[in-house]
Amino acid sequence: MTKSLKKPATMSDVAKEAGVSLKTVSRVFNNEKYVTEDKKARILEAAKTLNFQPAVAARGLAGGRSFMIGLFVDDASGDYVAKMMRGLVNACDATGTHLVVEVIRDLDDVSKVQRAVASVRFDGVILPPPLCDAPALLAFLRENGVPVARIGAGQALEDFASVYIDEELAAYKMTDYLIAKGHKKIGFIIGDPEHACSALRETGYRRAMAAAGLTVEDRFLAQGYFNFPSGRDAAQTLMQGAPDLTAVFASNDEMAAGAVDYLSNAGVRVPDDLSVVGFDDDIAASMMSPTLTTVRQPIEDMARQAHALICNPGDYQKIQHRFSVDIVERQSVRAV
Amino acid sequence: MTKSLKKPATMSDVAKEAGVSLKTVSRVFNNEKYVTEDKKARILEAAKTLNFQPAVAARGLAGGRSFMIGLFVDDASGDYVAKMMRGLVNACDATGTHLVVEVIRDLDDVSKVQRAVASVRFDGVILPPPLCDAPALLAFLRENGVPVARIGAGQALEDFASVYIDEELAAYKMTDYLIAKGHKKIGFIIGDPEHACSALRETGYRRAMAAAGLTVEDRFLAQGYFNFPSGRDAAQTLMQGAPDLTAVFASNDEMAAGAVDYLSNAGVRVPDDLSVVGFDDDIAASMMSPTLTTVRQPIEDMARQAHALICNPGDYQKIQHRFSVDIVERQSVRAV
DNA sequence: AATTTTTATGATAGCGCTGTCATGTTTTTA
DNA sequence: TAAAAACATGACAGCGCTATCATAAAAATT
Repeated sequence: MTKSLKKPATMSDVAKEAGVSLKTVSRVFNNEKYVTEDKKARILEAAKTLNFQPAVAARGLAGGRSFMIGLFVDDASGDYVAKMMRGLVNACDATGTHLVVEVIRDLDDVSKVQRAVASVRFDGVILPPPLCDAPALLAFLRENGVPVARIGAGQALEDFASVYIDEELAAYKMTDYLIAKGHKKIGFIIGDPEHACSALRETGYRRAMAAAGLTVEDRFLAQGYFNFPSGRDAAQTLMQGAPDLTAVFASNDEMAAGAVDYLSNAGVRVPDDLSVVGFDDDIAASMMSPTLTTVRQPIEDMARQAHALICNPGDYQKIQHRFSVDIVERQSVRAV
Repeated sequence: MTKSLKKPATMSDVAKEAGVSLKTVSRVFNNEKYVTEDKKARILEAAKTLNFQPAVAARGLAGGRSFMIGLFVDDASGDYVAKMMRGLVNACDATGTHLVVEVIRDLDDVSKVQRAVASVRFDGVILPPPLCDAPALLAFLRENGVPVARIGAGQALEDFASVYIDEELAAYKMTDYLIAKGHKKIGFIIGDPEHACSALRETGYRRAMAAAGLTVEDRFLAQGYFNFPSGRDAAQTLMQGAPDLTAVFASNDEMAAGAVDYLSNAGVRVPDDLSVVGFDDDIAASMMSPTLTTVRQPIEDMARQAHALICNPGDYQKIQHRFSVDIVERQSVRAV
């Protein structure tokens, strides 16, 4: 009793069944023109009865495309990646492509990328932060002519497709929101320096403060690394050096959650004693207590768009897509 | 200035470079025997200078394997999937295979699975809950001879490889842990009925209660769906019907987080007034306040093992791997 | 020393498709 | 009405590998 693979139907099987040539079947599955409607219908029906589906391996060999989209991440965890993946899988579904996940931990070592690219021959690769800003990686992909779509990159690059938000403006707006609520002494938790957006968000904060005539003292700032523990530590630093703050802007939600955690344990009530806001609208933002006021970027949509940019490479002018963001008001801010 | 794909080297290029036949190069890359060491060395060196990497598409067409492992999930979010993915990507890396993520939302509709399987020809697919217990899906994969590894399945099936934990025993132990802490009236939040483990965990809870001579009244139980809001709702139900509980066992961490959220807002202190425990050791468990005592299963290891089961199909006796769990003690339980 | 077995290598035929070209047939335009 | 253009189809080569077979040398066995 061997567990034998029931061998799938091939295009010639379909061709035979429909009484046409192999090539005509191929035409149908590639949406080429010059196939009459009745033949097309017969072929589609034959394909259905035979449960036929073209084999990507064969298509990849013969044609140019692999039907594989690479998603390169430095870490597969986190809500950001999860949301992106939802958008991507969705888009892949709609286009008959497939999502291949590769983890690239070392941003300077292209050898893994080289291996993956050479063996899979991706139709394109998606690069979220921080990979989208890794020079070595980008250089390699450029040299090898691999179509790239960057998501959430910190710096614009003319020759790569990119979907992004105006990080600086978003941070500016959030800071402004706090100012509008009457806050004057606003702290800021800086993000991971490895992520290009960290500096942009900080700049947005600083600019908003300056525009409102508010001073940013050094003690208003604390360094974090986009994760929970670093948010906790940063909050402690802030509370020690600047107990007079009335609000803290953590540049992502995980750090905000860490900060709130520290504050609760330290007896500082949020938002009564101190307002806290974040960035990203991470799932944690709506699960914490109080729920977190934050900046939402449409990651799923951005991911879908990134996929589209790879699959239909457009004009050089049209490969940069800016998305707009919203401030999601929840419970962590109090007007003063 | 055309962005021309620098065409990757082929096996014949390597063969020429190393002065051997194509087939000998192939042998080296497939770890076949009968290649002398010096030739092997020359070939490997040639491959390195040419940056050669065999194309999976060609290998897939010619040989039997696609070098693609399918990860079928019903939803790509959540910490469970993220952890699994880490283990899988890791294992793929080590074996030269690639992880393809497919989202299957409808557990009864195999059409999407059929399309994916027919077009990619996965070397095997990994099925986490709840897909690992979906009869239609399993039947289809069985018929088509697709190697399967189930992760965290609720019911044993002899003809499918499986990695799992003893859900019932784990829940039993956790309940027993609470009993050992002096709790007698222990509530339970049931998980999503679509997941087979939900019933098992409930049984474990009931058995432990019975074994300790404790009664489980109906009002001790509330239905949840493995997510945050349902945990919140369930806690409310519990507090209304059974305010005399001293502990609540939520059958996963997200629900536990929801429960704690509700409780805090309702003025019930955790763990002072009520102890709460969860299941899974989700990332939320260490980010909430208080941190959550929970059950940890080694998902990453399980995923790696699942991958191994697919890549080296063993004896029929050896395809079931049980993993053991630990109780992670944190801050959400008080002895009474 | 003669035979078998093991080791080492390569030639050749596809795997299941798509690209290119050849060959008609119809429609449009001059 | 003839020439050109658009439409429709199929034959055939070949993408970059692996499987199968053939071949020959070296090692192990009679």
